[in-house]
Amino acid sequence: MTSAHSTHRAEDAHERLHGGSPDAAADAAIAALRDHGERVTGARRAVLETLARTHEHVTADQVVAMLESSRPDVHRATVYRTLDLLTELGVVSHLHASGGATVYHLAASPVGHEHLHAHCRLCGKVVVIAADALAAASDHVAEGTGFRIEPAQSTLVGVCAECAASQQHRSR
Amino acid sequence: MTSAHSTHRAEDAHERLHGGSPDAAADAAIAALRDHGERVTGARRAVLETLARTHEHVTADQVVAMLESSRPDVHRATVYRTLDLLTELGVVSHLHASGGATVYHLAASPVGHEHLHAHCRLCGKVVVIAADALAAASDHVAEGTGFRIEPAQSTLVGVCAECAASQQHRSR
DNA sequence: TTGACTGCAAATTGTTTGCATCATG
DNA sequence: CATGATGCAAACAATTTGCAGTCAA
Repeated sequence: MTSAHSTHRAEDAHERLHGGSPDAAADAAIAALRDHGERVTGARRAVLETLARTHEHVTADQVVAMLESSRPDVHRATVYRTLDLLTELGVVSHLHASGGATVYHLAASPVGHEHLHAHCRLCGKVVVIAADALAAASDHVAEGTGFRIEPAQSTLVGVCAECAASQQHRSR
Repeated sequence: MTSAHSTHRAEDAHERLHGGSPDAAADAAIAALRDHGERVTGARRAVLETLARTHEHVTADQVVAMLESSRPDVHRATVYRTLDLLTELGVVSHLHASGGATVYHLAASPVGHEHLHAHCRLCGKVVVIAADALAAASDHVAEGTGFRIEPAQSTLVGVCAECAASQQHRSR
C-alpha cells in the first residue's frame, strides 16, 4: 500500500470530488500502461503523477512547468508524446479550451469516479458534470449506431448558467 | 420565397439528412446575422453559402479553398473571423478533429433538424447522431446545474463500431 | 542486449493581430 | 457619413518530427 501522508494543500474539496488519493490514481494509470505492454519510464511516471496531483485541467506546457522543479529534464516533446499515448489508452482525456490550448486530465479516479465536462461557448468556463448524465444517451447511441460513447472523454458545449442569465454576449 | 431550382449534385442523401436546401440554410443564417445587428457583407454571405452547400465538416482553410474560384478575394483571416462570429451566434458549430485542425459546419438546417457529432478517439472518424440523443441529458443537466447544453454544438468522444470491434489500437 | 523512449532543436501548421482602406447601415 | 468589416502580411503559439544517445524489459 502507498503511504497516506501526502502533503495536503487547500484542495480538499477537489480531493473529495475526485474521490481518491493522487498516488492511487497514478498507480492505476501506471497499471494501465503495463497492461498495454507500454514501458513505464520515469518521464511517464512523472507526467502521470503530475496529472494525478492536479485537480485542474492543465495544458501540456503547464505540465512541463509543474515538472520544472522536480524533473527539469522532462522535455516538452516528451510530455506531448506521453499525453498522447495516455489519451489513446483512455487513461487521459483532453478538451480544447477557448484559448486554443488543449487541456488534459485523468479520465477517472481509481474508484471509477468518472466525470465529464461542459464548456461554455460564451465565457469559456468549464463545468464538471457527473458522468452518469450521459449514461442513457450512451446506451441509446450504442444500440443505434454501435458507437461507444465514453462520457469521461467527452465535452459538452453550451451556455453556462451565468451567461444564460445575463445574456452577456458581446465578449468577442 | 426563394426559388427551388437548386443545382443538385450527387449528394441527395445528405440533402435529405439535413432536410433543407443550401439556399434556405444560408438564408436562415443570414437572417440570424441581421437579428443580432451584425452586418451582412459579401464575405460573410460567401462563407455561409459555402458552409450551407457543404455537407461535410470543413476546416477554415478548406473554406478558403472552396471560395478560391468564386471569391478569390475573401481572405483567410476574414474566414476565421466570420467563422468565429457565426459560432458565437450559435449558427455554426465547430469541433477539433484529430489532425489538430478545427472543422466547422452549420449547427442546424432551417427546419431545425439539428445533429451532433461523435468523434472516434482511435481512428478519428466523425459520426453524425440525431440531436435528440442528448435531449434527456440536456434537461437533466440544466435542472441540476443551470448549464444549458446545446447538442448541435457538442461533440461526444468514444470508439466507433469498427474500432471497437477490431480493437485496432496500434494506430499511433 | 535491444528496441523503445527521451531530449533537443528546428520545422510545421493553424490562428491571430495591427493597420490602412472600403463598404454597409 | 461613420463605424465596423476586409485584405494583407507579419507575428504567434501550440504541437510535431528527425536523430542520436539512453534506459526499461
